[in-house]
Amino acid sequence: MELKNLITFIHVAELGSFTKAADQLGYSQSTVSFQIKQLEDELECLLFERINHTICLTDRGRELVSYAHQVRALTDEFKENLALETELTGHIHIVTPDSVCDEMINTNYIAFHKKHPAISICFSTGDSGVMLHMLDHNEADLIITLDQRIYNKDYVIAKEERLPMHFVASADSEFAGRKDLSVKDIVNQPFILTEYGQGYRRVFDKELAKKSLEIHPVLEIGRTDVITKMLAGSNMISYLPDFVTRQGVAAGELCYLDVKDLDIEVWKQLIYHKNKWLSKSLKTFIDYVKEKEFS
Amino acid sequence: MELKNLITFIHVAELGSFTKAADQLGYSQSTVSFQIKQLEDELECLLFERINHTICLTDRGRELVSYAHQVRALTDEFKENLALETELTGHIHIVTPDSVCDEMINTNYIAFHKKHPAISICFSTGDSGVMLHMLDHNEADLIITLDQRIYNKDYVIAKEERLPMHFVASADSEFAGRKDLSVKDIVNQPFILTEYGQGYRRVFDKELAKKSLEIHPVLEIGRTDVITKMLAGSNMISYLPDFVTRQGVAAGELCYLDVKDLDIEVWKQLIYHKNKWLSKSLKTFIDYVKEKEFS
DNA sequence: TCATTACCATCGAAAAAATCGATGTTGGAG
DNA sequence: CTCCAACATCGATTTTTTCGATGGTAATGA
Repeated sequence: MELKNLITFIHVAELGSFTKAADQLGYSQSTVSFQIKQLEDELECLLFERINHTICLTDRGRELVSYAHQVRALTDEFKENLALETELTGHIHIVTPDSVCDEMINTNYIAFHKKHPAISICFSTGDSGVMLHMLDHNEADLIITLDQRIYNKDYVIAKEERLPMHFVASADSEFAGRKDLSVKDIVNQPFILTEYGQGYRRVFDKELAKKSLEIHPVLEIGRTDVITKMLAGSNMISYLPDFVTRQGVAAGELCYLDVKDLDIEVWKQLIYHKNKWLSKSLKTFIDYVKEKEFS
Repeated sequence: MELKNLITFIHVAELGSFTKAADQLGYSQSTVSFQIKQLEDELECLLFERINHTICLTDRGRELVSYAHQVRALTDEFKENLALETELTGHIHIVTPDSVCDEMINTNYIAFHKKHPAISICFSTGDSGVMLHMLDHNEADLIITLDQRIYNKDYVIAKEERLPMHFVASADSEFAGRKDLSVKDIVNQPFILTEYGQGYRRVFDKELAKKSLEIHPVLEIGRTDVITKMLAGSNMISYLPDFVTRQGVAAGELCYLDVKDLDIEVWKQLIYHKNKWLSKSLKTFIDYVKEKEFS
């Protein structure tokens, strides 16, 4: 029982004529005859009585009319809903490093939620390896990496920017304000860093290795808010992207160390899989993040 | 958006696999791919995300699942109803001569209605010409004729029987009990007959014409109950089928005249058009009438 | 590391189905 | 009595559906 035949049937029933229905639908009359016959064969009952050259719905036919209308109404309704897509709904799963998650929730998510209350968002955190794996397995809709600049033909980079990285210490650190500091001068200081899995941490270690240096942090923790809190007033040092520390630095509690001989390329990238279906909700969210989160 | 594709879609969505759905449905995997693609093309949206070799419903896909289930439920429901046809419903239009209608309503219809209260029946009356015309134009489902024996390849004679016809008079008529009466002896008596259009009346007139006789009734009326009432105690004569007068004869109010030289073939026939769709209700009614009404 | 398996997409060929136009039939209208 | 309006039917054509083969990719297991 195909929809096409039901539509034809509706027209025939309304017009009371195969010929007229054929005209209206752009079929030939024989096609309409055939389609009705198909329905009759499938349902094993007569839908129209043909006596002389007028047709007349049978009882079964009348039942089918009401049923066919219901089916058509359902179809129309569904297509309309698709076309309208009036309300933005759905679920979005975004995975980011701890620090970015923090920032996003505090500064962006609340406003976004106010604007689109029907979109439910799941934030989770992971290191670059986990995030890329999730992307490959369609377990995440969207990720934000803080890592080397990633390029892969399977991914779409929705937005990217290079993150300035700084050695950060307490404002009253002995290294504060010193010019021409070298990495070697500070590498043995007590360091707090994110754990090794974190993208930029790995890049950092690799770059040091190139200089035959090695670092032994006293604390490794993903929560960069904890790191910045611990830096203030202590003799510890960290190596962090600009945006993480900006607040503390501005308040005069922290300072950037002026280390000239280490320049690491760390990129913040908003990535989704090229096969990802971008629902309107997801598009909206991506646009929002592109505009608000980055800069 | 054809039903076939929706069914396939439901299977794919449930099994989470094109291949498994293909196996279950007896299609090849490429066919399932094609069918889903057809749906996606028609709805202009992606229904499944294909990332690596797993598929995952999109939001639109999820909407379609619920819709597809509704459509399938409707279809199943309709087919089930057809199969069950649990209650006999519908309308039946039967046309008969006045006398038969009278008899049917009094003796049969009430019982039939009690047995099948959901079947609504419309009785109407007409002479043979009108009835046959209605049959040809599908304005009547069923007719009962009292006429010459009708045969026509377009009609189905559900049941027929020859009706004994009698000249009927009051029990105290001067002709009562007389043997070897001839038509000529009574043709000039005051006659009450049904109107000319009635089948057996026309046959009667024709047969008389063959004998060069002519009749001039004093009253013509289709209501045979009126005729029998008027006969009793009067000097009038009528010519009627057996069943119409039986009660009066049995009660001793009327008598049959023993006219030997007129023997008219009048048949009672239950007829429907050969193209008529016999709904279960109509079949039931025909069976009922065949069993109860005749004999 | 390397074959193997399990997926889905795609392509061309084959099979099936839908559609059309022509023709047949019938009853009614002119 | 002829023509017209209707629907059925038939054969041919076009379109659609289906299949099998092939290809790529990722996970699995040896």
